Amino acid sequence: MSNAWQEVVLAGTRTGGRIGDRDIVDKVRRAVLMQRLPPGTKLPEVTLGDVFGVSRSVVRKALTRLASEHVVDQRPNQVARVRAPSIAETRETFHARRLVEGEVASLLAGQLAADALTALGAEVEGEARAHARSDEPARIEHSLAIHHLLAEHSPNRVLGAMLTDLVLRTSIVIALYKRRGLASCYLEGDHTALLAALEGGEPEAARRCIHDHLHGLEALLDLRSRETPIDLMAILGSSDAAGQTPG
Amino acid sequence: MSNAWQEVVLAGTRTGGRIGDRDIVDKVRRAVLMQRLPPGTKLPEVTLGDVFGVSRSVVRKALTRLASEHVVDQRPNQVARVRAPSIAETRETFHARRLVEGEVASLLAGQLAADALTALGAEVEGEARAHARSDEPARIEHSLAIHHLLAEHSPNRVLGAMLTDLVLRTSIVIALYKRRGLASCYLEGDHTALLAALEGGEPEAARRCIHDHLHGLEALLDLRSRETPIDLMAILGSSDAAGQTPG
DNA sequence: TTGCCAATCTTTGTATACAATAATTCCGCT
DNA sequence: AGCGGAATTATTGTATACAAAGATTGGCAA
Repeated sequence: MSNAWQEVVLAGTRTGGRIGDRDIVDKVRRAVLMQRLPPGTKLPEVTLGDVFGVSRSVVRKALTRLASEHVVDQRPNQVARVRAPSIAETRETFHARRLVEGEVASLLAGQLAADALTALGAEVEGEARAHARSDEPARIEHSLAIHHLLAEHSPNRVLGAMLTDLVLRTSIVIALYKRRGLASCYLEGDHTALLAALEGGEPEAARRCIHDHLHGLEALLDLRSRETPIDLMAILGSSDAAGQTPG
Repeated sequence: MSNAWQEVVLAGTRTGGRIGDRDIVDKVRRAVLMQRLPPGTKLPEVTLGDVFGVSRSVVRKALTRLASEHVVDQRPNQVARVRAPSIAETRETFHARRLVEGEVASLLAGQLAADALTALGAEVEGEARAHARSDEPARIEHSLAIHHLLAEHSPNRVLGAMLTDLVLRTSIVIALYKRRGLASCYLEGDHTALLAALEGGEPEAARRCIHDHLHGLEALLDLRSRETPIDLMAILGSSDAAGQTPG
C-alpha cells in the first residue's frame, strides 16, 4: 500500500498562498486526469488534509465538489475514492458529449472572433507538434485546451458549462479505457478540420467534425464488456483497492 | 422584514427521523420550485440550522449541493441566496433542455415498457384534470413528474441526469418569468402528443413534440430585456458617458 | 485449515469554538 | 438634514473534539 500518491498530488503546490478547497479540487482533478491517481484510489480526508496542510473541513468541501463533478465517488460513511466509470457509462458519456459539443460547435461556426480563432489555431498546432515529438502529456494538455476553448466561447453558457463537465469525464474514461499499447489517442487532422469548419462558418460541417472526432476517439478505447471494476469490487467485498489484473 | 419563510420551508417536516443534508436539499429545492422562496432570499446557515434542528455543518453541505444544482448562489464570505437566473440564462437553459430532452425522447420512442407508459399516461391525465379544476400546484406536480419519468427512464443515464438538472432549472425560471396574469403554463395536448409519439415508436416525432412544447413554454414567459444591474455598473464605471449624474 | 465473532482501529458525521470577513449602525462632522 | 467613518453586529471560514459507523485484525471453535 506504499503508494505515496500524496507527493504526486502535491506536485507543484505553490507555497505561501493560503490553500482553499478550490486548490484541492483543481489539484485532484488534474491528478486524476493525468492518470496519476488511478480509479479506485482511496482519498481519506485526514490524509488529504495533511497533504495540503488544511483541516478536514476544507477537504470535505473539496470532496463534495469533486463528487458533483463526477470525479470521485462519495458514499455515506465510506472513504471517498477516485471514480471508475463503467463501460456503459463511458458510452453514454461519449453520446452526451457528441450531442452537446456538436451543438456548441455549430453555434460557434462563423461566430468566433479573430483572437479566439488564433488561440484555437495555436493549440491545434501545439497539439500536432507535441504529437510529433511523442510528448503525450503535452498533447493531452493542448487537446484539452482546444475543447475547453470551445466551451468557454460557447454563446450558450449553459451548454458551455455542460461541455466542460463532459470533456472532463470523457478525458477520465479515455485514460481508463485506452487500448493497451496505444501510445497516443491523437487523430490526425481532426482538429484542423474542425478549425476550418468553424472559421468557414459552416455549422453542420463543424457538428460533423465533432461527431467524427468523438466517434474516432471512442473507437480507440477498449470497451469490451468485461464487467465493470466497481461491480467486481463490490461483489468481492472490496478488500483490495489496487490494480485489478485482467484474466 | 419578518419574512418568516422559515415556517414555509419547514412545512410538513416529519419529526422523529434524523434530519440529514439530503432532507434540507429536498425541502429547499421544493420551496424554490413552488415559488415559496423567491429569488434573492437570503439563506443564512444558522437560521436554516435552527429551522431543521441541525448544526451548520449539515447546512453547509446542503447549501454546497444546492449550489451545484444551480438552485442557490454561494459566494465566498457572503450569505447564500436563492438564485435568480438572468433572462439570457433563461433562454440558454431552454435551448439546452430542448437539445437534451429531445434526444432523450427520441431514444425513448418505442422503447418504453408497458408499465412505464401507463405511469406516464396517468401523469398526463392527472395534469389535464388538475388543469381542469384550476389546481395549478397539482398540475405543476404532474408536469414535473412527466419529465422526471422521461429522465429516469432514459437509456442514457448521463443524459438522464442532465435532463433532471435542466428540468429543475427551467421550472425555476418559469416560476420567475411567467407572464403576470397568466394563471397557468398548461399547453393543451402537448403531453398527450408526446405520449403518442413515444408509444408509436417515432423518434423524430417525439423529438419534435419536445421542441414544440418547450418553445411554447418559453413563449409564455415575459423575457423582454429590461436590463440587468450590470449595465448600471458599466455606465457608472465609464467616465465618457453623457453625464446625468448629479453633482 | 476454515469460518465466524468480538475487540480494536480507522474513518466519517456532527457539533461547537474561535478567527476572519462582510454588513450594519451610530456618531460626529459639514 | 446629508455624509463619511469607525465601532458593532451578523455571518461565514476554519479547526478541533467527540460520536457513530465501517473496516481490520486476532483469536477461538468446529
